[in-house]
Amino acid sequence: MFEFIMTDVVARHRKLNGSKVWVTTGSDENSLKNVRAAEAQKIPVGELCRRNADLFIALAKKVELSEFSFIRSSVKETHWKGPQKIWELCDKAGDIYKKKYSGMYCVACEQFYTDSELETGLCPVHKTKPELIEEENYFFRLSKYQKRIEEMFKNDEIMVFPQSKKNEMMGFVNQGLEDFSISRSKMRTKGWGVPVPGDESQYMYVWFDALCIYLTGVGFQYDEKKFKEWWPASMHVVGKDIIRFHLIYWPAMLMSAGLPLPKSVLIHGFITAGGEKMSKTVGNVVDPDELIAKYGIERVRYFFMKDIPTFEDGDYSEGAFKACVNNELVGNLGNFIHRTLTFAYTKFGGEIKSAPNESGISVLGEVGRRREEVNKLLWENNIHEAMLKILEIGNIANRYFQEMAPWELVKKDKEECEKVVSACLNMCMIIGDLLYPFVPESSERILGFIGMKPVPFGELGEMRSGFSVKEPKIVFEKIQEK
RNA sequence: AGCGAGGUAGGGUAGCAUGGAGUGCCCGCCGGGCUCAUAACCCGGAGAUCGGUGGUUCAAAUCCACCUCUCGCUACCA
Repeated sequence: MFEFIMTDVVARHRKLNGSKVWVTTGSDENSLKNVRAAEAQKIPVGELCRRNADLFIALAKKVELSEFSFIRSSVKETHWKGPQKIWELCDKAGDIYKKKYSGMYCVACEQFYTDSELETGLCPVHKTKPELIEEENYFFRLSKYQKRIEEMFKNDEIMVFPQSKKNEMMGFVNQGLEDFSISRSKMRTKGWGVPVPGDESQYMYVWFDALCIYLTGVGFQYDEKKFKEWWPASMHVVGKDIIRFHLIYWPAMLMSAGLPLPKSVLIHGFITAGGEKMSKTVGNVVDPDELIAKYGIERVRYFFMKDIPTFEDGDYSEGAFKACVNNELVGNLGNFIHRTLTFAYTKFGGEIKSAPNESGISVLGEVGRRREEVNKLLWENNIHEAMLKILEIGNIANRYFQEMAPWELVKKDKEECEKVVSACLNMCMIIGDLLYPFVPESSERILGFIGMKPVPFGELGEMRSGFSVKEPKIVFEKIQEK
């Protein structure tokens, strides 16, 4: 879910600023894990995958992913032609060959283990002695791309956010790239997965076909016109656990197939719950559906973008969630907006004609600088920092309101007071606008009170005079203790 | 073990490249103010041997060395 929100924030920001945006996502369903899970639940694999995918799609919709395509890799009709074509292209480039693979195989786990994974020569799960099994698989000539991948990193052909992950991968590359197996025997996969073209006995390695979701998601092999329009992707959003696939295997595959590389990869960390890794055994798994049902998507979006560092692990706890929403979203931003709008509405009947005075111009200058920083941070995909910057604006705005004390001023000098309120309304407008990628609904509501809509950065202008405020309602509600 | 990142008030962080009074931010805590606002907002305060030791320097969170602890990566698991 975190990834969905993050992607959506980026997507909305880009779209608002004039880019065409198409989001594609999917589920790689061809793994052995699914086969086993389905066996355990005694239902067909296809059924299990369909159920999971439905949950995912429903969640994505709740998170308000703007427009997206969802590819399920086990669905032949919309996906298989993609990876099979890539396979053929790689094969034509001479990068696929057959090789015997032998390894220690645990029958109970149904998987191979490397020496380092084995504990004193025994399977770490079953504590039994694994068998030495030999199997003939197809391999991808990754070693051939050693130089090209090094170059790719050096020249930033794919921008990596954050940089530190790029360094990590470069370290990996420097150890020397080895060819990797890209198929499994039919026996091992139990016939689940994408068949290798021209060899019935072999099925594709999950990642080989899963990565192709990025391609088929924009029409590759199914709608070439669409594909031309959307590929190469400007960004992939992935978790830190799978960067090797995205930053090494995937580019190499694309190079081999003669397709352009994606332009950037955004890597995020994991969410822990109450300081611990989420796991079913500990029982601290946070169900995103429940969270959204309980608190609403806007709050959830706000929390994850504000409290979780974009590129690192972050923690969720109910306490932190409430504090974050009540003290900042409500107390800082919500309060400022509400006190301003209410004041303008009750004291001036909503009609504010004056321009801000000098104090207002000065404070708007401060706000304006931060507004530019927010925009810059968003282009750098630094969502978390951008959100913090918006809160800073909220602070400035509240302080200004406090120091100017318009509630006093209105009794003494109404004209001067109107100028102050005008400055405050300008700040409401800026905050409302900046908030759009993060909490789109609320943003639209805020701007709606002053008869506006979210606009691209730069179109807002430096300052406005003349606002007509409708009767305001609370935008961000507090979470009440039950 | 190798490579990489990091250890800054109770918690979370910024600062480090180009050394200059422990400087900043968020949450929490304490005190005060305000009453337009959702018990919201504003101001002030307490709280830190900047992981440890040694070195360079007039001066080190910042540079160097060593130590210590934490966390990632080390491919055919996805």
